[in-house]
Amino acid sequence: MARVVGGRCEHAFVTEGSFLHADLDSFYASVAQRDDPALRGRPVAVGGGIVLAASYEAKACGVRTAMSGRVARRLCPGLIEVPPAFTAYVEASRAVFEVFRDITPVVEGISIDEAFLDVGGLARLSGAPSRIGATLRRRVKAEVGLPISVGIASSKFLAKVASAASKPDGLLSVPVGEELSFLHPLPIEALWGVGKVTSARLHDRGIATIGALAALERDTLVSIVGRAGGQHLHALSHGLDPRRVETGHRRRSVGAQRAIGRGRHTGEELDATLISLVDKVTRRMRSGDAIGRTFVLRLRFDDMTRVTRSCTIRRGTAGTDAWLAAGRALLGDAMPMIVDRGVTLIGISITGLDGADTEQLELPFDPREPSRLDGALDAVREKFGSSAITRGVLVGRAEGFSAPQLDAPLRR
DNA sequence: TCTGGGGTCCTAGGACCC
DNA sequence: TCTGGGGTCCTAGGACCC
Repeated sequence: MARVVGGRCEHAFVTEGSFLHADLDSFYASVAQRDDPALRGRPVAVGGGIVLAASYEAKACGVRTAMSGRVARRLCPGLIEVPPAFTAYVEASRAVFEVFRDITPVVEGISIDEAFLDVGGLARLSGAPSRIGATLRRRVKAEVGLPISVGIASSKFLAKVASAASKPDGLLSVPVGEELSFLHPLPIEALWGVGKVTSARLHDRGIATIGALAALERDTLVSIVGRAGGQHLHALSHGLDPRRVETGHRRRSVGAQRAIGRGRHTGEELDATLISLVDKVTRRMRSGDAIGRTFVLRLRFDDMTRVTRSCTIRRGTAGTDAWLAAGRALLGDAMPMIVDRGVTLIGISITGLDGADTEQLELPFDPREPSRLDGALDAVREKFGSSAITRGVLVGRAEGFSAPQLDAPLRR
């Protein structure tokens, strides 16, 4: 099933990109088929009320992710529905990432089922990128029992497009120099960042392919989709994507939500839901050694409209009580809306995440007496090591002093 | 048909400070 | 008394992704 653009990648004179994008095929459904032979070759949908993942047999009848179960059953009469098994997914993902990291340490996980690998510099050790990709696919199949698609190109974005184009269970390498002839015939929806709204806006102007989009002036594109989006799409459509494969990402927010159905909900029910959400999220923060500064309450109403309400505190925390108090205050303020419009979903997220150690030490110094900073700095070094010095600024700011006052002495 | 749960990033306006 | 311009932070909403 492996395919190579132009069929020439095995030739030494064709240069390959060093970015590899690996993406497990229909991940949840594949795990279900792996673990239950009776499901193999049959249309399978994983999910409860809605489809979380569909096997290729189910996709063939039009079943798609996020579709309601009722619609899926109508489209695919022989559909077998199985409940999700998250423990098995986490375990399978861990095993697959182990294979990735055995191939190269430069792995950037994007989600539970996909990652970027930088395989540049491995030529002498492991061969050309497409050969490394073939090895990766073979190993994931043999060691974890799952099909995985691989795209190889000279940038992250193109590697991702290539892996999508190779599905199912394929490998596609876009040779250096052939990027635009590969990219330009594709529909604009293949661009990262073109969803429903942007797609409709562009189609309104007769733009359907990436080539047509690339022919637009950048300013024209900016006027259609906004500044950041326009610049981003303009660059991608010309094959420009300078991002590197980054290891060691830090999460920016952590959240949880719960759909609570239509109909009346008492204040006690809403409060109980809030408590369990706050408990779940703050637990995860503490186990990840993180603290946060901003609480966001999300509500969805009977008519599917949504609002968010947020508040920010001065000192980060992962404490259940503090965040529960914040959540209750926001929920209280929103009660008139809830009564009026009927709430169907409550979600929370805590953002502004930082490492927990930033809240651990209070420095008893007065910026009007800079000489006393030395003792404070020694205390910081002793507790966290010298690399923590710049974070002392945050503590100073939390105490109400402006950052520049503390910035200079702390950097000395 | 009736819509889950977990995230990221961008925009715009207002408050506040210098 | 009336006024400019720049920067940061916070809030709210929205698009998008898996």
